[in-house]
This record gives sequence, structure tokens and C-alpha cells, in this order.
Amino acid sequence: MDRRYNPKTIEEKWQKIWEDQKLFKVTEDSTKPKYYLLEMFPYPSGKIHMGHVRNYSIGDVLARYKWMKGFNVLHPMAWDAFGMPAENAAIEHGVHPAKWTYENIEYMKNQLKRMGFSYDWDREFATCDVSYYKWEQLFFLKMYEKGLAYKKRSIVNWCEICQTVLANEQVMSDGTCWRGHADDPGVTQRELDQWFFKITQYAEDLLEWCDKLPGWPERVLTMQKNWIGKSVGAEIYFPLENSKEVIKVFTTRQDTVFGATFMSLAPEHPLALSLSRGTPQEEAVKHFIEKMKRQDQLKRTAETAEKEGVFTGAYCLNPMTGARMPIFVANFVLMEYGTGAVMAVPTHDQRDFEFAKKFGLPMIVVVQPNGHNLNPETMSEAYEGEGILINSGPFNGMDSIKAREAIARYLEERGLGGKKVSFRLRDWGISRQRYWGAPIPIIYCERCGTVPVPEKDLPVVLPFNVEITGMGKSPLALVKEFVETKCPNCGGPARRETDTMDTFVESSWYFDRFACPDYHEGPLDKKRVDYWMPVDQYIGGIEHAILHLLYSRFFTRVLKEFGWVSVEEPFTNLLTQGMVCKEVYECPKDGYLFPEEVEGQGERFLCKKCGGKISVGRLEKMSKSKKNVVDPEYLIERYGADTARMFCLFASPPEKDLDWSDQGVEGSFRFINRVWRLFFELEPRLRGIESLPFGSALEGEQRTLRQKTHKTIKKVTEDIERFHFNTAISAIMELVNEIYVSKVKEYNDEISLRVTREAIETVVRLLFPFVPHVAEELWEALGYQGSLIKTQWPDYDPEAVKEEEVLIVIQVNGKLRDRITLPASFGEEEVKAWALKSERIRRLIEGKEIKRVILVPRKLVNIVC
RNA sequence: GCCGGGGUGGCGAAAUUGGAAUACGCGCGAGACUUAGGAUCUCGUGGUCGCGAGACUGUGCGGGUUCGAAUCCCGCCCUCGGCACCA
Repeated sequence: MDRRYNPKTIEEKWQKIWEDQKLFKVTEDSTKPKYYLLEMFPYPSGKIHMGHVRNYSIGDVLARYKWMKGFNVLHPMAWDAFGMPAENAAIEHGVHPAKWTYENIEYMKNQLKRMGFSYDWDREFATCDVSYYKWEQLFFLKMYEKGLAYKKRSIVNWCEICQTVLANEQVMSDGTCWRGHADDPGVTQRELDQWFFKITQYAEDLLEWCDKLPGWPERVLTMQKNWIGKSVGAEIYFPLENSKEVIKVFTTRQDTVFGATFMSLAPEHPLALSLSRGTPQEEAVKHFIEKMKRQDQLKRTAETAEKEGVFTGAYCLNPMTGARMPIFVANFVLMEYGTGAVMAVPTHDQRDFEFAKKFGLPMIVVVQPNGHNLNPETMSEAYEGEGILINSGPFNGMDSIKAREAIARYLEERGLGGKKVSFRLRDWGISRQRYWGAPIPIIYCERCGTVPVPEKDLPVVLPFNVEITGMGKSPLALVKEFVETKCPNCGGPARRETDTMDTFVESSWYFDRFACPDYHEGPLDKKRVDYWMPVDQYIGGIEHAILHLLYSRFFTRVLKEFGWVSVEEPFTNLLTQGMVCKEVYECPKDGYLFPEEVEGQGERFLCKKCGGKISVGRLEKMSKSKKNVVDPEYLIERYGADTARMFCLFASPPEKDLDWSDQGVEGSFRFINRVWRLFFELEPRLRGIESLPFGSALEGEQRTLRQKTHKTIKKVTEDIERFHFNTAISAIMELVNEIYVSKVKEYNDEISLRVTREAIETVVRLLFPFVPHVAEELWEALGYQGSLIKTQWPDYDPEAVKEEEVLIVIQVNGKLRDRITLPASFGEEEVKAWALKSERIRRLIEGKEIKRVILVPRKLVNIVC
């Protein structure tokens, strides 16, 4: 046998064995506890990147560990296969998106296999398979039936680069597209007819359950709560002057209603134009609305933007005071939030304050803070805090917090409004003006209007022959055979919807489909879904904190209502792994540079192109545009999959960002080699030797080594359970170091051989989840047959980890002064006595009065004097 | 501005319940082996002072609680991320 570590040979060998024996295939089994482990599935972009390697390495540790712990582990993999890049490839390289996608899948699948991940490949599917998306079309129909899918004309986000609409969740806070284009000009607004999913119907439930997901990271839940954005307040009706109509307003500060002196409408508010009609203000209002329309929404609504507005010429009345309130149109009011109209209380709202100052509008103080006397004349900013109500009729003297409740009730009793809750969350816009997606199963008939495709006519298959232009209109609109159809109602001529569904729809339920990917009588086989769901552990990037994770929670609620799933929440535990980062080289003139384009001289780095100084050291997420990617392919080729896996797991804990380090990779490779060498140095003498039974009484070096072995089992087990893979690996390293320095491995008596065998065998078993190929190879070399996956995870011998002696730290006044080794059996008084007897301690406390002696059993004695 | 992470050696990091700060790895230094090694094995490695035993100091900063604080409390600073003219 080749005694050198040759990753290529052994990795190919074991991957074939795993595949041939279908070791990771699972079926429902009621005799074992189930464990559904899932990592976010990849988009088949061409080849895997380091983020995938990290994500899937983390998952694979857990999968293999749980198998060995006796769980029935579902660990599947699929492809999030619809989406933009396939169409771009079509435009750039003239290749059909389907061909491009399926070829990428083949290639990436092969890469994942070469990483040695333990997937049940029999469950694989791609979301662009008709057999997958047809069920999604069924969901759409059911949602349409229940009013959960609807079409409306609205102002939507438009990405110039993707040439399609984006959902609110898909626009980043800097106004760019979630896909992170290199030179993103920012999203713009368009008014379009679009399909929406009514996620807002579940806003309250989605929010409430955030507090019932203890297995989720706090920061993800916080982000979701922020995104849903619940505000508790009141709705108030302001009657229009000389009219029966009212303007509805949402406010969280109904306690300040007596101070409302004017009204602000969003430019898009339907009343804005109609109120000014026929007044001298009409032209000005029209002009202002036009101007707002042209302006970028992000800029218009930036906090720093100057308050702008125009008087409509109309008035409404304060329902509490009867005061005449001029109605304005203002740039800072958003049509999408609340009612699109805001009662303006300049004294207690900074925006209204600025607006009132600019237009010289009246100001009345209605909340008086403790110990101050606010005067509208002298106020330099609004007072937004709490206080005692004044100028508020029957509510004078009331605490502002209590007044909110009282005024809401008052409004309700008189039909002037009432309690109201508002959410920031908007409905999910799912129409995409793109080809490579699931067609929306809707038909438009001239006579019957919008008609859903009958269930029996599903699937609406995405046609193959399409010209892809990327020009901002669905390419499907150009496919006559697709568009032109008959109305299922009247049989007359009709046209199909040509937009496709957002790809986030596919990823909102793929985890359910894994339970029954071969089921064809319906979308989900309830019995099997009930067996596997919910996902016990979900692992993926933090970038989906809102997007995919919120959509999936929404979809789960919908599918539960339809009776296809039984769970409220799809993912019991969530692990969000950090990004893989590497330093970037940036030249002020030439932009980002590859490392080879940089000349390094100690602290100074120069650009090879222009000779200018380069800034280095900044760590950024690996990305092509930043020119700081490392191709996993290179790692597999040069070091093997085991090294790549181990580096990702060892360099930092899963939730943290991982800083790339070439030397770190070398270190991991070196460790594997170190284990390999040690193993084959010992192996010839250990053949046929058996480990010691539990409870064996040993002494001296033998006991020390065996104790380290069992302590390591304990530590690694606990660390895997709490996802501290980096410390689990370091514990194994310690054991390896201990074997290296232990003399026991050189002795030839039976006990020494057995202790050594147990130690090295333990290293192999504990390494399996992290570096499975190496572990399998060494396991086989130990004379065992069959995969380690079929073996039990080792238990530690409680007898072996017991300490006979303990190191006691002695402190004087909390400072470390000495340490002594004592038999573990010593009682409190004995330990104290020995501590006080120490030579160094005696010197230190000489002549001082001992006030107290604190003892932490088996750890330390602190003498206070 | 609000909310949430995080800040520990030259670097990645560890310390699970308030009990030895810096495990493990990288880097660096010394030694062994060697014709040689950038391979391998062993040892050392927070800072200051000291020949030394040792002393002092040290987990972003300032206070506090405690016999004892990286860990708990109060007040700041920096940094990353989310939300943000949200009524």
C-alpha cells in the first residue's frame, strides 16, 4: 500500500464506495428518530464557490455525526435553477437557458460529489423541471382562488440591469438590486400591473412566531421583526370641509390630535389632485405631483431631503377641535404606508415642525414635558417625548401614554376612528418580466377578463423556442404559440399571462418537496411530509435573513391552510454561517486588482499597471468583481477535499466571517499529513490489538494517554452538539499531539499497545465527520470493513476521564500565587490546609490576618487577608 | 436616530455556569535529524522590568458590584449588519 497521503486516490475511492452502496439514501423509518438537515440549495451558476464549500462542509459534519448517533438523517440537495444569469448567458453566448442550466447542474453536482458531501442524491431535482414548477402553478391557482394571489396596478421597483421588477425585499437599503451587480445604477420606480402574494395577511402571525423560534439567531429574528415593522396606533377620520367625505389618517400619536393644524397627503394620494380641481391651486399641485413622479423615490424620501410641499386649496376639519386644517401635498409622505395621509402636529413631530416653519402654519403645544414650558414661538425643534396633555379639552392633565388609549376609545365611540395597527411589510410582488421562470397560470379573455388556467390544464409549460432579448419585456410575449390560447370559460380567443414568477417562489417550498420528490399525484405526499417536516436544522448565509427565510415562513402558512403541510414553521433551528472573505487590492486609478497585478514590497504595494500605491488589508466577501475569489477547484486539485473542508471548519466558528488564509490551508493539509504519518508509523504494531474495555484501571503514562483519549471524545461530542467545530478539531489536534509525545506508543507490552490502539482509533473515528475520506481510509487500514457511517459515534468511559489528581490554583486576594497538585479525593479542609502550607503562600501571608478562605472544589483556593 | 452582532497576542481564534486569560492553529525564534531542506520531530513565544527566583501589567475606554470579572451592572468609544422622513 502506498503509505504517502494521496488525497486524489483515496477521495475517488471512497466517493465511489459511498455512491455504489447508496450509503446516504434514506426512507421513512419509525424505529429511529428523524433528523432533517438542510443547507440552502445553490443556484447553478456554473461552478461552486467557497461559500458553498463552507456551507456544505458545516452541514456535512452534522449529517455524518447524526447518522452515527443513530438518527434517520435526511440530507438532500437540489438546484434553485430558474433565474436571471441563465438568460444573460443566453444573450451573451447564444446558449439556451435550459441547456446552460442543466449543464451547470451536471458540472456542479460533480464538484459537490468530489467534495464528498453525504447527500441522498436520489432526491435531487431542479426547480426548472416541469415536474417541480407545475405544483407551484397549482399553488398559485389555489392562492388566486382564496384571494392570496391578486393583480393590481402599482408603483414597483425596477432593476435596469435585470430588466425586471423586484419585490421590496429584493431592494437593498442603498437602493440597489439584491443580486449585487457590479455597477448598479440603483432601482427606479415604474407603475405596472403586477401579481402579488398577500403576505401582509400573515404579518401579525409571522411577527408573533418570531418569539417562538428559540432555535433561530437573535439577529435574524430582529431583522424580520424590523422588516414586518408593526406600529400600534389609531386611525382618525378628518372630515373634508363642505363635503361628506373624510380623509383617513394613521397615527401612533393620537394623543397629539388636538395639536393637528394641517394635513399632508402623499403625491400619489387620489385626493391630492381631485381636491385642487377648480381651485387656483390646481396648476401648482399638478406641477408638484409631476415633479415628484420624476424624482427618484429613494432620494425623495431620504431623511435629509428638504421638506417640500404645495397647498391644495382645500381644507379639512380637526374632528376634536373643529379647527380648519389646510391640506397640503408633501414629498415626505409615503402612499405605501398607513393611509398615505398624515395629520400634521408641528409641535410634536419634527417633520411637521420643519414643514410648518417653512410655510408659516399654526403650532399648538398639546403635550407638556415634565418641568418645562414649551412655547411654539421659541421652540427650535419638535418635542416628541411624553408628558402631560394641555389644550386637549377633556383630556387635559392626562399622561400622554394613557391618553393614547383614552383618545382611541373616544374616537371609536363617536365613529371618528379607532385603534389601528399598521405594518411596514408590503405584499410580495412576484411578476417578473423574464423568460427563465415558472409561467403564471393565468389567461386574459376579452370577454371573461382574468381567468385562471383550470387545474386539469396544468402545467403551463415554459416554451423552449424563445428569442431572449433582455429588453425589459417578457420574452414570452413574443411567442405566438404560447400567448395565443382559448379562454377556458367561453372558448373565445384569449392571451396568456407572459410574466413568470419570482424565483423566490420556488425556494419557498423546496424543503417540503424533498420529503417526496418522486410523488406525482400532487405537490406533496402528506404522510411523508409529516414524517420529515419541519427541517430540524437549516444552514445558510445571513444574506437571506429576510428574503428567502421570510417567504418560506409565509409559504408554510399558506400550505398549511391548504392542508398540504402540518407545521406552522418550516425551520426549527437555523444556523447562519458567515461570509468567506479575502483581502482586496484596490488601486485608486485601476480599481480592484488580482494579486498577481500587484507588486509587494513589505508594507508597500504597488500597482503593476500604473505604479500607483495600492490599499491592502481590507477584507471583503469573495466576489468576482472584487477580484478576490479562490476557486475551490484549485483547492481540491492541490490539497484534496478533506483539506478544503477542514480549513473552512477550523479557521473560525460557523456564524463568523471566515478570513481566507493560504497559510491556514497549508496548516490543515499539514495536520492531515501529521495524522497520516503517525498512523502508519504505529499501525504495523497495532494489528489485531483491541481497545481496552470501559472501566479499565490504569496508572501512570498509560492512564494519562487513555484519559486524554476519552476526554477528547467527550469534548468533541459536546462541541459538535453546539456547532463549535473549530474547537472540536483543536481537541483532536491535542490528542494527536499527546500521542506524539507519549512514550506509551513505544512500549510493546499488551496494555500499552491497547492504549495506543484505542487512542489512534479514536482519532480516526472522531475525524470522520470533518475529513471523511482520510478517516475511512485509515479505518480500513485498521482492519475494519464497511464505512464509518455505519458505526456508532464513540462514547467516553466515565471511569477513564476521572481525575485522580487535580491542579489547585492558589490565589491571595484574587491574585494567582501558586499551584499545587492534590489527590482528587481530598475534602475541603484538606485542600485548604495544603494551600496554606505552600511555601510561597506562607511567605506572602506572613504576619497577616486571614479573613476568609474561599474554595472552589477541584479548581482553586483564594486566601483573603 | 432606532434595533442587533462584535471589539481578547504579530494574525485566525479559545475560555460551556463569575474561578489559571490567550487552548488549538498560523507566523516567528531555538534545537534535533540531514549533504541540504522551504520536509519532519522537539522546545519556546502577550508586554515591561530583572542575570535570576520573580515582580508589575494586560481582554476597546472610564467607573461599579464581587474574595475573584473577557464574562455581571452603569456610562462612553470604535466597528459590522439591519431598518429609517414609517406618521
